[in-house]
Amino acid sequence: MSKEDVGVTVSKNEDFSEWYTQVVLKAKLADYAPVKGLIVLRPDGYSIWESLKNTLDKKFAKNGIRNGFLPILIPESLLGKEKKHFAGFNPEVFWVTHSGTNEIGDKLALRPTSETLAYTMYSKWIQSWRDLPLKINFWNTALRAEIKATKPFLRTSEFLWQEGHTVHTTQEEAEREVMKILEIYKNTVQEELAIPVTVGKKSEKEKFVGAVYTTTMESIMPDGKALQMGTSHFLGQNFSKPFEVKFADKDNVEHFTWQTSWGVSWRLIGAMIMVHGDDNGLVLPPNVAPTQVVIVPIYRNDEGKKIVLSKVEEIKTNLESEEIRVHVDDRSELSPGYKFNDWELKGVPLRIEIGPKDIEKQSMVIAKRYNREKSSLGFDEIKKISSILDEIQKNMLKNAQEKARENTIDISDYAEFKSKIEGGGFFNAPWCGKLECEEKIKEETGADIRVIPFGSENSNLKCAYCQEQSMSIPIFARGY
RNA sequence: GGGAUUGUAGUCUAGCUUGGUAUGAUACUAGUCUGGGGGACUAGUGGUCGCAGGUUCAAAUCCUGCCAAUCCCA
Repeated sequence: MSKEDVGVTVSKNEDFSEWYTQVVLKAKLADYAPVKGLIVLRPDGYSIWESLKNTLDKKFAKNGIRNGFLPILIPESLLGKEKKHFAGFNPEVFWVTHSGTNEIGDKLALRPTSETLAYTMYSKWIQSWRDLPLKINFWNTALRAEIKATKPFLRTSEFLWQEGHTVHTTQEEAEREVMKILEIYKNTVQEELAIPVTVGKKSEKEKFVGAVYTTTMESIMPDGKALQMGTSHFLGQNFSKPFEVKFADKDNVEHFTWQTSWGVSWRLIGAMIMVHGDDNGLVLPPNVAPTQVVIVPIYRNDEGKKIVLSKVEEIKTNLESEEIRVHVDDRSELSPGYKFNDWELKGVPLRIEIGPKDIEKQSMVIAKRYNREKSSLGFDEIKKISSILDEIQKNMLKNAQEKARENTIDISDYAEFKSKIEGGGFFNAPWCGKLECEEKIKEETGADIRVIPFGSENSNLKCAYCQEQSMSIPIFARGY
């Protein structure tokens, strides 16, 4: 392997797909498992997931949601209870057909999602209005067979996610819950991962199979494709009826409940890699970085080493006392230059270099990963590191927002739409609301309706396809 | 769903056409010198050539099937 091969060998602009795969593997976030479509999450990758999990758990708890755990196997008879839902998932379900050598009569699905199982349980647990609302979240994995074109984090046959399932006495309360969750998702993604999202509804065609409607948050990736970042569904009574999730109200009349379900997956990690990474590798937002600050000590001899290392230890202790995640790279066999490149590949937000020159000047060199700027910081200014990290976090979001704006195009003319779609991007195109136009556009441009943003209702324009009166201005894009 | 390409040490790779027991680099281990943007030298370790069959005196190489990966187009 040549020196260049240690790092990422292709440019993000020239070969985006290859670049992405190399970053995932070389930054050691994940590796391929021996089975098609499955990956192994390595500690740095899992740490990012844990960070998201912690943030979401706190917000869920504040909203009265508690965690539970569901088994992975669902009998076919249960999965088939809501017919549209089953038809939607069936092509990608893995089945367990045998226990040892015995064939299983009612074969078992490896959960593609847990609505059917959760609601079977819910119907047992809920009898009275006093049992509601019931709000449980499950951290688990889901399995959906991907026949082709798998990609770490973005499309894998098994993925880590959380699925929340709530039950309410009224439609209004359930719909409020749907929106509350979407808001939590949006804030988490923007504040933690520094990725801007657009929220709104999915079209009838693109909604979750079995839902009354689906709300979603979508982001634009640097290659111009859209990525679904998370969804929150209003299920109405579509599941409560077949699964008999009922309650007796205060007047002792039995009603079907109103339900929601919602989820985000490790796909968010994929989005973060794509949005922030560069030709030198991964770039992590400080909030989710397993290591926020790495210190590289530099010395020429044993005496210098002693002086430098004692200063480094002092700084490390100092930073740790402020809850900053810091690592000292004291590997003696590697040169400083190698370490710089290594930590940049891994995306550590801030690097501190301390050598004999710095000791003399009573200052250290700090290098920001996201813009690769180097500057000097006095030893007495160590308290500033925390605010520097905050500033990095904010600037990363700002930069991403700018790029997203540049890639968003208002469309009034269909010819313009067709000519620009090859370059990718989010296309704000007025739409009459008819499935026919949606399908035609998909057929002719490859773009589908990613999201109908809240507040985009508009009847003063003409449908980009059929020229009839518009209903809304959805975002059309080619998706992942 | 359609197409193209690939699999040899932790990693990258030569060898394959024309069958004869695997090349080089890097990484790893030990040591010496080094150290502010991917260091140098010396000596070592590391391989069921993706898996399973077949052909053959002999298979990384030829044949068949399978598994896995990458990219492009629906």
